[in-house]
Amino acid sequence: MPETTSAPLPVICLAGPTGSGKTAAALAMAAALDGEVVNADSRQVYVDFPLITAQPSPEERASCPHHLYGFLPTENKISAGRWAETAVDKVRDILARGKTPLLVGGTGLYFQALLRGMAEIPPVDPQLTAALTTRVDAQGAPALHAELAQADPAYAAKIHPNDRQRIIRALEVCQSTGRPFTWWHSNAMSTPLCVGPLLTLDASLAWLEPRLARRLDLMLAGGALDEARAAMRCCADPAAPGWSGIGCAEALAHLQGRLSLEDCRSLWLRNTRAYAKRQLTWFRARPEAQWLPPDDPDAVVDAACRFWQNARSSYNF
RNA sequence: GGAGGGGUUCCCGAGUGGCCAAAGGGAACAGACUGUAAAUCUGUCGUCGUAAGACUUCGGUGGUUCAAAUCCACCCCCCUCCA
Repeated sequence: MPETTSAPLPVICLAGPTGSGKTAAALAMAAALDGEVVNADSRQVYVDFPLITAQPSPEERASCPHHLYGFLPTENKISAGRWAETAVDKVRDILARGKTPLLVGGTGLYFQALLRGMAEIPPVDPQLTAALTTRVDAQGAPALHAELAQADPAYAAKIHPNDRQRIIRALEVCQSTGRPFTWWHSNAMSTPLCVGPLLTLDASLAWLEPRLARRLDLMLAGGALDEARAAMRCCADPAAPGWSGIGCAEALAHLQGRLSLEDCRSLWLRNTRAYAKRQLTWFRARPEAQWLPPDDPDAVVDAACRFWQNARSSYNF
């Protein structure tokens, strides 16, 4: 079991809903603090979808070093825990070079994994996961939820009988470790891997809407459909992890003639908006989030500098 | 002009006399979230009210009935086919 005993590394985190201007603000911070950007977005890791997942453009990436963008093949899965381990390695390197690590992305759980740590649960045999998944499909989630109520009553009470994903995870942990899922939560938490502010761009949906529409049109004009077509040649399984990004399925549906371009666009936009809303819900529930205006890179730079100056003296690196 | 089909709550769409403020889905709003998180899942969803409940809805008007989204008449609009 990987044991992280070293002190948490100082970082600056920049979060916010999709389309809120994180990339621009990140570049401003990088310039002001001699920083390097580390991706904290679960979809921007995929090589085959640079445009659809709105990864920073080559020009943007050229202005300072960027890490963990577009490195994973579509058929591969990454987890919050694995991402966090890789990200800390990057952070360590960046600090060693005397640069400022800037974690930028929209995946709330990833920030949590980094800033709060995760339960150190031994890896689960994928066969077990697969078996449980088959059973959920056959018997329905509530049946397995009932089983979970035996194995881990506390956790079962916390989640809904229909929440298949969480039921499977909890059950696989109980079965493979012989301890309740919640036992790990309360007895095996890792220490935080990093410390730093969670700067969060406060973009309302009303503010976001026209921007998301414009961004989507740019993606479409920039070859998003071609990107999906090409991705299909690399990985033809639409159920593969990389295909779960918003826009991927919509683009594919149009390419396969199941959706007109117009319907593809409006569905894509709607799903993007819904996603932004979910992100907002997540970040709103974080007491540590420091909310900043979405269209004001200077404010972000200010907040970042303030933290970083303190960090320099107190962490003494 | 003739024959047929249809107009339902923001949208799609069930509902053919009472159990209907009206199935289901979508959207919207709110929320949960510890290794798939751009995922997974929940609640609300005509109006007023904490609630009990009251009130207003199913193209329009009028009627039948104890009771109508559902039956009848006329009218308006849409679609298909024949001329």
